[in-house]
Amino acid sequence: MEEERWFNNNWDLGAVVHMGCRRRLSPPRQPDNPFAAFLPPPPPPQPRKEKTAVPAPEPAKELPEVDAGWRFPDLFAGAGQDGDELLRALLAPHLPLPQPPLPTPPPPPQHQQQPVVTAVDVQPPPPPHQLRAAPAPAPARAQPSGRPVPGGVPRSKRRKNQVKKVVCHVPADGSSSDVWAWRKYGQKPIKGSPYPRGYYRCSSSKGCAARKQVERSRTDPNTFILTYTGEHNHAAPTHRNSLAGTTRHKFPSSAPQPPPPSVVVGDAQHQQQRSPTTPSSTSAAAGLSPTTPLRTPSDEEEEEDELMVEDMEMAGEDELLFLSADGDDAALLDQPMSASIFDIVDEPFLSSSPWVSASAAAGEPATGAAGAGS
DNA sequence: CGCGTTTGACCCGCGC
DNA sequence: GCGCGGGTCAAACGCG
Repeated sequence: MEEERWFNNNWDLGAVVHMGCRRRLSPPRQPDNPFAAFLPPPPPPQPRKEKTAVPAPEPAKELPEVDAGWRFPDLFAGAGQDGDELLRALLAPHLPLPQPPLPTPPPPPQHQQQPVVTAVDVQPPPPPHQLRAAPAPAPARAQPSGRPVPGGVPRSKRRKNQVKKVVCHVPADGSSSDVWAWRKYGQKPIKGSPYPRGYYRCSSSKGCAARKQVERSRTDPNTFILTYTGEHNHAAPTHRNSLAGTTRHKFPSSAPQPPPPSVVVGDAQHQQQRSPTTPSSTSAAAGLSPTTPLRTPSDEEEEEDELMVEDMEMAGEDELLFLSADGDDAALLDQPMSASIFDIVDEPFLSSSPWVSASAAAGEPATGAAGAGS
């Protein structure tokens, strides 16, 4: 029941939306914790495996502190793969990178805490430039129906497989938030997953093709899987668009404690991670669909993937995995990225981020970030 | 008044 | 070629 409610409410994906793939080790802002809302009271039945994708939001150029801390791209800096570019593009169109290599200390204790980011690109070999500069000019791609698509690429031509995606697993603690403003444009129940998936679009700029998908991990209800696709064709917003409309803030927050954030890197389609996170209402809603499917064979497969990821994480602490379009061979980058980066970002971000405080903090799932509507 | 959320329907891609 | 599932659009509604 409650779950249904969440579901209806958007299951707090909004909160997640705000979050980027960042992991927050710092003390959770309980009061303000956006995830608090997510953290649903009733934990989902059983975690299933899911795939998460979380791209990293990028820092706004103007956002000094907050964004400055946030540097997804760095994570990939070492990677130099398609995913890298993608991430960059997605995350920070204008990132002031290059940034100094973060000295990533070895936080070995829990792999779970580290957000996993997976850059999945499914594109043959698109010129890197493309990724980056998302042609803002073509803000909208013509869709089949003649509607412009933000991505610039007509849906018809768009191959699902060939879309670059960045997948991140984020704890529901709400530690992660990004500078971008997202508007929810749709939500759909996903087969095999008890949780619905929310679709968000960057509302910072009208032509922005950046999109985000927020989904609760089947395996870890406490974890949200963020999938970023498209690139921002504009600088990070200094302020979130507006709180107007936001509404839906209502989550009893029982936010548990900040679970260790974990990020999974991998294919957007196969990624899964498990980390204890508490999804806020968003997740709750999302997650619990009335009909919670039992584990199906496919789920099992997914799980396997997850496990693999986990292994990687554990073994390599924080490693960024870039999957090739085929996804078969993922290049494992040894990058300490995750931990440090996320940490860095998190703290400042949360503290300073106006958006966070405004929406997320409020426990608003939907506010700018979450909602991406149509 | 503006923006974001919600919900249903439509369209397309992919697999069989 | 058909069906399933996913992704997006659009209208209506609500809130700041």
